[in-house]
Amino acid sequence: MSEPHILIVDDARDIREPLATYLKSQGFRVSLAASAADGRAAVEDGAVSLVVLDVMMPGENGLSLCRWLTARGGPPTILLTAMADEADRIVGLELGADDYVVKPFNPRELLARIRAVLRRVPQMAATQPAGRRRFAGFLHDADARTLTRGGGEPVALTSAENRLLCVLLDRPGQVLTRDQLLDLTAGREAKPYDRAIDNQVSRLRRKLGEDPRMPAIIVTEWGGGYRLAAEVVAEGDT
Amino acid sequence: MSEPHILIVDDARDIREPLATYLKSQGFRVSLAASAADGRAAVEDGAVSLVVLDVMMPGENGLSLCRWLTARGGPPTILLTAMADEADRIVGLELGADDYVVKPFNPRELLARIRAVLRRVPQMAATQPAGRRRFAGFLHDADARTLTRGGGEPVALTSAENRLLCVLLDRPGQVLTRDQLLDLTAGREAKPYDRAIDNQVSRLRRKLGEDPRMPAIIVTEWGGGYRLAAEVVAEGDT
DNA sequence: ACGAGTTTGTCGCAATCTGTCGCAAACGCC
DNA sequence: GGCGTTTGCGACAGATTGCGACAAACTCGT
Repeated sequence: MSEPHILIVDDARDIREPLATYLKSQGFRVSLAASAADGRAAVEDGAVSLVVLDVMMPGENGLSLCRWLTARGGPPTILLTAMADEADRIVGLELGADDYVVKPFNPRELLARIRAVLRRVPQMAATQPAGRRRFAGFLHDADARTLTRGGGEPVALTSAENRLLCVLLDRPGQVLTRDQLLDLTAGREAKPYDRAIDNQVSRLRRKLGEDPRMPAIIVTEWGGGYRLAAEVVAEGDT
Repeated sequence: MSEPHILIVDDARDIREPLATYLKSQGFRVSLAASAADGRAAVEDGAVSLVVLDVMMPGENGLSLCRWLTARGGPPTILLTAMADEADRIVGLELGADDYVVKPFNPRELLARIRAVLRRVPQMAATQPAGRRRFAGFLHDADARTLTRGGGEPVALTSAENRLLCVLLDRPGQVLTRDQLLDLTAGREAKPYDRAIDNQVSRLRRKLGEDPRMPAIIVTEWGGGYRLAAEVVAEGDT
């Protein structure tokens, strides 16, 4: 379908550009950003599979962007740095980085590490953020916020329902905790006894026409969270 | 939820044992193996979350075990080696290793890398083998968590029942002790007088419509554990 | 700005899930 | 058969979830 999309965030053009050329030659799609802020924007635009991130940059620190990515459950991160200090490596990894490569680096090693990380990441984690997708006999249009049964009449979704469904469709089969869902759909932390997600799930299930006895599309993992149990395929224009 | 289970495969006791002690002190469950063959056996027993694997060992090579793990979709691997050669690192990573640490290593860095890898492989073991399988006249859908008798109406399984059934279906004919089942389904150790598994089996048997006098699908091995006595065939999509 | 209609979060109770306990039944051994 | 051990499973309790009802927040037309 599509090659993985790598975002390189580094203020030094003489690192950024040769690396981009090399990765493109290896079949990746590559985007560039010269600052943490640009990198953040690029990630929010969507469809980034992995971020290669320089730690030392003027302005916002690379580590802080890394932490932000981790907290959001965003794409995986490989940190890049001139510092060989072991303590820095450990801090980086503990912050949520998936790997840590020291400059100067052999591009082939970085490539191998990129592949190793991507191999382990549920590939759907960073696909298209929107569009039309088909699942379990439904067609979901994220832009129009509608849900159409195989046959006919479209059902309107509220914006919260639409966000929840998008998040689930982005990660089919993956169990998401209430905390993650809250963060991803509303961008907020859970209060004590927060049942907002349970309700959204309940409402969405109803619109999906689920059997309350036996939900087959949005499945509850007891003590864990929720999971989408359906195959999802992106839909082109019709 | 449950501590991850690390398997250390290294022929050198003076590496293996201090490392095991350290990882245990950090809250992991740890198993040891002194050869690739032992390591393979330990993985097949199940419930290993991650393998730390020495490359240089007498007898079977660590790389060959690594390749076997990858091919099998087994747990992630971190290679450990005395060789600092970049080419070796790249080969290791391309073989399917998730990370590569050079001896002598700082245990804290290895720990951070273990955590980094585990972070990206959440409940892979629990959710991985999903799909539909047919056995003893039933069709089990691990994703939707349903059980359908040859003819008709599907029965809903709970999370725990589904996990137990998946574990049994993964190993038809093999006797699994309560300890193994607990580990594989709940990722925890048995307490004294722990009868949780007996109960799950009992509940699952009821949903399978077993004759209490003489269970024919999930068989009790007296003094041993339980065993699935049925042929299992994977089911394609229909 | 105001008010009607929608959407979304909070509360509370009923239902469900899962581990623990206890006792009777089943088993292996002498 | 007697006896200690192991297993089956009903009953129970604590935790978790489903969801109806209500209220707060928001949307929009006027």
